[in-house]
Amino acid sequence: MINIKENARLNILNHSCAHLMAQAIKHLYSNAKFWVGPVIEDGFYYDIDLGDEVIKEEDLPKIEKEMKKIAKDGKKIIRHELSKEEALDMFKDDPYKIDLINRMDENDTIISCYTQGDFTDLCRGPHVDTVKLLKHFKLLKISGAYWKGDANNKMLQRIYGICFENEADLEAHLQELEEAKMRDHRKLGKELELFMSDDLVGRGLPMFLPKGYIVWQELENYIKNKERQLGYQHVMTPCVGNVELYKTSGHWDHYKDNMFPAMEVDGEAFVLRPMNCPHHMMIYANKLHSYKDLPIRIGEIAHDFRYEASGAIKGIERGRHFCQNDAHLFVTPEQIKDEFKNVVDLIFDVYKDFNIIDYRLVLSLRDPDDKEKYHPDDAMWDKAENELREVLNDLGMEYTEEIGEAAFYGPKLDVNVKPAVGNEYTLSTCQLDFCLPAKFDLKYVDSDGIKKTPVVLHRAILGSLDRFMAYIIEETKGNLPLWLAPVQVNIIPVNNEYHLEYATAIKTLLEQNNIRVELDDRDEKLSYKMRESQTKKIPFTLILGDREKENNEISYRIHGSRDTINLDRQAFIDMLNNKIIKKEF
RNA sequence: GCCGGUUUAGUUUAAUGGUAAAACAAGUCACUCGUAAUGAUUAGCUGUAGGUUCGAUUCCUACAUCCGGCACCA
Repeated sequence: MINIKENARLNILNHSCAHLMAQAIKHLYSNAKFWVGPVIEDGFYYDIDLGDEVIKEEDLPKIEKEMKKIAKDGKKIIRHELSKEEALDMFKDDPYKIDLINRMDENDTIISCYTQGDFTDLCRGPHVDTVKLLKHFKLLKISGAYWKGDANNKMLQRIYGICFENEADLEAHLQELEEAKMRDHRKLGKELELFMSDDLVGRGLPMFLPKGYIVWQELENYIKNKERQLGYQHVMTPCVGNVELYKTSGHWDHYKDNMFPAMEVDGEAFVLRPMNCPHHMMIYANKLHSYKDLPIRIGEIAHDFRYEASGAIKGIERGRHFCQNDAHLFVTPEQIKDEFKNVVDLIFDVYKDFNIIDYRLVLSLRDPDDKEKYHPDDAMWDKAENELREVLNDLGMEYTEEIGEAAFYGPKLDVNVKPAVGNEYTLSTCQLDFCLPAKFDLKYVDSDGIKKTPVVLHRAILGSLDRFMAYIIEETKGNLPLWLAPVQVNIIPVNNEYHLEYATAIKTLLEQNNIRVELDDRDEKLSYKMRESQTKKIPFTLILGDREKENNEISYRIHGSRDTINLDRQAFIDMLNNKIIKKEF
């Protein structure tokens, strides 16, 4: 998908279109006051204060019509420059613009405006020369948006739109949006019977159906095997913990609002856990460790519960219950760099298996001007941040640094991806923690015999299995690779009377080879079963009739293909196993 | 949580201020079939609670759900 913001021509076009939209809205809603109207990756928006009036989705065509009218009239877009005083005078009735002018840099003595016909807006520009060039646009959606992005502020109305140089590009873009909706994991999850949810169970509490749980289990086995090979030890800990545990960890103070409320039992308070760190800290503390034991890697596929804001819940991408592919790595300060590198290596080893290539690495660092916000060990921060950088640089990875985005307890690396619909989210993460081990008074005995505090790395490779599954469903459009497919082979006997026996024999043979197979022996036409096999996105469909029975072979069709292939049974099984082992997509 | 929209059968969708329709799915019957939908037939629905009305699935209110954003994601 094209990035409007990074395409110079489209950027200007869309920015001008935002002004055109504002002008049209001013014509139709005379009370409208405008905040900002920037260009974004997929178009533009404008934040508007309409007082008591409300623009609804059904009003968008009306606004588009007015925009077309203004564009057709073809007024020039003229830039003029004002002093700050002149600008303040010009916009004296508009508190939003006054706010913007006052926020400008001290050195910005000249303020520019753009005028098109009866409409003038404060703007740096640049813009196209005339509104006549704005022809191929569409207003896409409308929503509320807090003024200055702060939930304590008033909510403005935001209208999103997009503009292209020609109609074909616009149509293509709208088509892409439609296609993205088709691969939304919520839609595919329902169609392919992977998961469900129900009001009676509760909001944000999806349930995995038999087919979805097969995928889930494959993911679990996959990552546990990887981790085992890398020296991880897996544990199992309860989903509930005493509130005191979270007071010790500090989560009670920092994270309480995102937790389900505590429940009282026998005079003590318990919570559903939102994360597993405290439990794993206790496991480390269960015995005294030598420096020779470190790094100690404690992993768990752990059920967690977070009281997510209702508006944040989205299928299995973000629910109030989820399963983390969590691990805590206990290391000496000297081991931070190597262990961080191990985690990064693991992330990209896994991504290779899942064919994940479209991601963004974000290294979150502390804000050096705001040091009180963070764990106080200055030297530790500097050293660790540099080491994380070095690892990424040594690996030749592209990443962006976000200053001030680190957690108070340490810097972190996030790997972010984009879903079919909605905002970017974090898939994998590795976070350093200088605080938690001390809170639990964790120690190891160093070579000099002195007890020292380890550093912890929190890391999640698949993130949450639920979210990872959502991502894979969308990326594959529901055509899961063979090793993940809930049903790998569907067998259709040509005739139930004559071929069922042979079909059953083949089914048994495949099952003996650990292939997930279904036999469709319903009284339906072959073409009917064939169609269903395709709509269910089953990777391999076998057709077994006289020919196959006589030659002791099988005929199969690969999902999405119209060709039938004949093969010896064993050759077919070998081929499947080979694909499964190689995790072929 | 906030702004706006949404809610009709298992699913996808239609319709109406006079009591709800179709397709697919499900059940039954017939067809025994060679690569994307065989035919007949049966059963099943207006999110919840109020209000307006002679009468509400339709209008109104509240709540809930889901959707698009915003905010959130130590």
